[in-house]
Formats: sequence, C-alpha cells, structure tokens
Amino acid sequence: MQSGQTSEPYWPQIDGAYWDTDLINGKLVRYEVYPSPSAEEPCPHVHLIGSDIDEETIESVKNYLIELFRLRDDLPLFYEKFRTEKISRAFKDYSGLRLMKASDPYESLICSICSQHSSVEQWNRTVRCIRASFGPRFIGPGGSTFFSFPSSETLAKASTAKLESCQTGYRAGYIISASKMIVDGRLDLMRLKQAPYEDAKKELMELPGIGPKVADCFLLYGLGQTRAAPVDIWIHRIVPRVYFGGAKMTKEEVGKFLRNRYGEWAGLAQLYLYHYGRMRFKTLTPAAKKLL
DNA sequence: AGCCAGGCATCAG
DNA sequence: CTGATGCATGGC
Repeated sequence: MQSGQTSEPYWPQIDGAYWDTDLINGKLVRYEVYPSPSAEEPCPHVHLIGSDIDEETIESVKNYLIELFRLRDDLPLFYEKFRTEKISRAFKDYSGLRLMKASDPYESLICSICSQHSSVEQWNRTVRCIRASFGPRFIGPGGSTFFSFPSSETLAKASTAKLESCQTGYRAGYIISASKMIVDGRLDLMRLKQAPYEDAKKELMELPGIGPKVADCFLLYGLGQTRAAPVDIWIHRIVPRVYFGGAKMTKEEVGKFLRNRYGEWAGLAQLYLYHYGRMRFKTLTPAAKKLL
C-alpha cells in the first residue's frame, strides 16, 4: 500500500489496519486487514464487518484477499534465488513487500492509463473521483456509502467533460476509447490473460494512450503477468546505476534486462528496485536530488 | 516561476 | 534510429 505500486487506489488506514469495502459473492463486506506478523509467511489477521456473515462468506473473502495480495507468491524462494544479487539489499529492508493483483482488471487498465505522466497521489485521487462520479453506489456496513468502479459500458458513454472534472486531463479520450473497444469486443482483457506476454503487450500498445509502460502496468497489476516489468522514470534511472555503472540505456533495454535476469519474477524485482530507489531518494538532500 | 510526476504521440534530423 | 516537444493538472 505504501510503495505506491498498487493495482487500484491505496486503501485507507485505521488503527494499524488497511480497510476496504466490496461486494463479494453478492454480499457487502468491509474487511480490515492487519499487517502479518511474519513478512515471509503471511497470515494477516482480518476483521470482517457486515450483516449475516456466514462460513461461505468468510471463505470467499479469504480467497479474495489471498488473490489480491498474492499471498501464494513464495517470497523466501525469490529471496533465496537472487540472494547474491545487488537487489538483495532491498530484500532485507523491505522483507514482505508484495505485488498486488487487481480484483477488477478493467479498473486496473484505467488506473494504468491515469497513472501516466502523473504522480501516485494524483492518479489515486482521479480514480477515486471516477468511482464516485460514475460507479454504482452502495450503502456499506455501518451505513457508510461507497462506490465501486464503473463498467466499461458506463465509461464508454461518459462525456469527456465529466471525466475531465476528475482531473484526467488529456487522458479522458484514452479512457473512453479503451472502454469502447472493450464494449464492442475488439479488446478482450481476459483473452489477453491467456496470451503470451509479448503478444498481449503488442496488442495493448495498439490502443491510443497505451505505450510500453502502461501496457506492462496492466499486464502485471491487472492480469498478474509477473514477467512484465514496467519501466518508469524511476526504474530507468535506477537500473543503469545499480547494474551497469551508470551507462546510458533505453527504457526498452532496461525492460529486456529485467526480464532476462529475473524471468517470471521480473515484475517482483521491479517492485523491490522501485521501492528501494524511491526510499533512498527521499533520504537525499535537495542538492543531491538535483544531481539526478 | 518553473519543473516534475509510475508516458505517449508526433515530428524533425 | 535518437532527440525534442506538447499535452492537463497539481504539488513543491
């Protein structure tokens, strides 16, 4: 949640727990997730709030959260496999850092589009605004209202002006055209899930406003394609410094390097490099920051 | 005031 | 192929 690399807007915190509300198997449930006592063998404590919560609901929420936080990823194996690499410094500092996988791939696609040339804070605000302006409204447990993400049908018909009122800026047109392509069947997100990484990426990049970075974000966070390693401005700065003595590299070269080196774990490696790099950056003096 | 933020499209060499 | 520029918007 704090790395900024989420598949959806990050969750609010209360008393040390991250919480969200959603419709799970037709039931409105609020779940408060407490950080796991063991980073490497996660068994987070979860507090459920809702009416007539039965065993079946509990099981559904459990499976939902296991998927969302990718609790089956074998982090100790990943750490062990790359224990001798430079990246292993980040394993110690951020042990337990995990990828997310979107529960709604369509929302993840729109998040990825909104994130381009924007800050984490801003695209999170934008997506929350899209939920509140276009999404179905529910009265959650305890009487609080919440909005889930709108359907592609809704955003395909949305007016540019209303989308822009959520500070989407020039991305409004991209959101609408991607939504239209999903509605008329030219783009099938679940079919992309079955396709090989390269093919899926190529197809995504044919959409307006979707380039290599946005495509990789969606493949990784929306579909769980862990070979995808989004190369943003940070990764583009970090990888040449850490691995190539500061040599000049294109973004494509950086992406290829990560995929070759880390294979099916390229996306996870990217997460650690990104978070480690950004945390280090925060500790620099303003003068040192300028040098980058 | 100007530059940057999880880029992309377009155009000039 | 590589580099430069505009694009909306808000924060610093």
